[in-house]
Amino acid sequence: MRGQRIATLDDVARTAGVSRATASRVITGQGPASARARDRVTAAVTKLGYVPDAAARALASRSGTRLAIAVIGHTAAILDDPYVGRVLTTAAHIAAEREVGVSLHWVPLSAPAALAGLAGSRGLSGLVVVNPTQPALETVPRSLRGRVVAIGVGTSGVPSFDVDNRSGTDGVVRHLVTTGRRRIAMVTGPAWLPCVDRARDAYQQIMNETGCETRVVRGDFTAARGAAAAAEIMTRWPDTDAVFALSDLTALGVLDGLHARGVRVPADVAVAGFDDIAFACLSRPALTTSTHPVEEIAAAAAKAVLDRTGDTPATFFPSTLVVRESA
Amino acid sequence: MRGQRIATLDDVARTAGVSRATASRVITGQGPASARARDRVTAAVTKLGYVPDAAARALASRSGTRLAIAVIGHTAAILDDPYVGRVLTTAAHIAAEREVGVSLHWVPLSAPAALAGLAGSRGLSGLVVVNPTQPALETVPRSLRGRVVAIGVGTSGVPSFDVDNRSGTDGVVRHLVTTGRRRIAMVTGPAWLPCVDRARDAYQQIMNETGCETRVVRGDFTAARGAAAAAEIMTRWPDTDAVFALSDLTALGVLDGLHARGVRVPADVAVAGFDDIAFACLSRPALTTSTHPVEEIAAAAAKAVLDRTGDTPATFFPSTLVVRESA
DNA sequence: CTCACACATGAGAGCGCTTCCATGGCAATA
DNA sequence: TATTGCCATGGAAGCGCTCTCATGTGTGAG
Repeated sequence: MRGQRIATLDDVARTAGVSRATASRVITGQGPASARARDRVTAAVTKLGYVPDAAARALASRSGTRLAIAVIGHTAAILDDPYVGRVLTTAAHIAAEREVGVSLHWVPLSAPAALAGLAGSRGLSGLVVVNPTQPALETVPRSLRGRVVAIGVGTSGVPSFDVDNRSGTDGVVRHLVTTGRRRIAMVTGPAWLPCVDRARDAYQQIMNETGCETRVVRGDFTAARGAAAAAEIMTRWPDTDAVFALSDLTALGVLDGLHARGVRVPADVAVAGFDDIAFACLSRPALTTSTHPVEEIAAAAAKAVLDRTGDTPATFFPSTLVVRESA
Repeated sequence: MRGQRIATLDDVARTAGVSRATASRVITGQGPASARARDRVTAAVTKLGYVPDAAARALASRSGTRLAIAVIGHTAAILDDPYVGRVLTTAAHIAAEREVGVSLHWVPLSAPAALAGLAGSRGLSGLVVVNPTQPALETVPRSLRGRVVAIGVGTSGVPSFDVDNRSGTDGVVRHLVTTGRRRIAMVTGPAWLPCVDRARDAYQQIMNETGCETRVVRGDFTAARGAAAAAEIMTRWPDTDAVFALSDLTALGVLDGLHARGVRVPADVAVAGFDDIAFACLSRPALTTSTHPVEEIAAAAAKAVLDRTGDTPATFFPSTLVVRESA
């Protein structure tokens, strides 16, 4: 600010010698305006450096101007995940078509009420919640739920879109079994994410079917945890011949941890991830994983909330196995 | 919406049987209120599912409630860059200390005026521009510049914070020279980024000093371009013995492209990157690069804009060499 | 020359909220 | 009992904008 007053529409109107209504008409391009008025107003705008205030505009026009993406998580580091970038990128395109902007917000697990604050903003034309939790969603009053959709399943009350974790896990683990692995360990994800349970169930079911022991280690979707998990697994179950991590980032960490212990991949131990992030094909060995139609999911979510498409309780998208070198 | 009207402060006040002023006092916690009023208002809030509208609040209180990060780029894919995630994460923490939220926005190179729209929003308590360009910055009227800082150098008009690209490049390239490389190629970044020129200058200067030929290929900071650049370089200058990429993502792509051609790294060709992203130490061979104090930079920028710290034209942060396996 | 009909314009209400200010009520003091 | 002072409260004025509606101006047809 520096003492500088920000120019308002009033200032523009006064400078141009027209009414506020006329100035507004010229600036928004809505409604009639004479050439003379148009000239005077645009001149005043550039002279004063006028920029309309989005908040006031949204307030007055009773219509949002932004699509918000809220990522729920226990640490802001969640935003480092390339997954979020892909969601945001896609949403930005969908939103741009409808002439609205996008914004990204982080809602700490410890302050779920922030979500309600977002949902209640009239400046928003919609809210997409990534990795929703039931407590967070429940801070949002029912009357506002119509403005919200979720990416990630396991919560009720709003339409949700997610990859089919169950069949995705199934595909990866069966691939490991098919290629002769039997002592398969799994590195899961954060306990508070419902999709993690679904994936672990799928893994356990296959292990039961094939009469194999389950070896589950809790992960948190980070690479660092993956390296630690690798060490933990090889210590507890030295004969492990495959590791499935529910996140590529973690799988990459596992690769690193295994490498550090002199374990060869895939000769000694096969490693598979989940997500197919960009780096998956860049690692050495290239990571076998399951690819997610993140862009499709994000597009569906963005469209659903922007167009207020009826109530679709939960939509699942297929995840497909990508076999590379690590398994 | 679904026909549901969103509850307003008026509704709350009416339900609680108090005036709007009292309701506001209770909800914000500012100003006196009797226990009875407090109870009635909070009851009404939960009953109606009332959530204050941030936009209206910002408008009325004449104070922002959000720190916005705007990333300039030719494609929204810029947001995929882990760099942005780190900036956002750091900013989120700084902002949280001051009880403001953060939001991330993408400003296309083709629509620079979007930046002015952000700068003019009264709902914001500050704006951090990542990868600023002069045209974009110039859409922001002078009176609004006090609310803006930049991460990335080469533009004037607002305080800027950046890594010292020049000395960073210097460190990496000299390391290549020291380890006996002489036919060093460089993969640069997008032409519109001023910092790219600075880095290229530093590279060229060293090449001149050591009497080496310069081999420059244009990059765009993506991995895909890195792979293509590797092919291009090895075709045009088959005797190349080192490649320096001005982005780790690109360097990883170079690694991939080289691997595809059967070139051994670092035996045949050394590869060095720039940024030290998380994956740099996960690649095989692990990437030699230059680490950036991104968190420090982002924190400085966020603090500067939030606290309106005087005019610091341009602040540079040191980038330091990290030697791993690839060079 | 008069009438009707566009078109351009301004006054003003209102979006949901905060905040200043004046008022009313009460307990403590004289 | 009369007075002081404070706390709780409501009225009302805005914040910057959009948009409806009534008014004014100019054109062409009759």
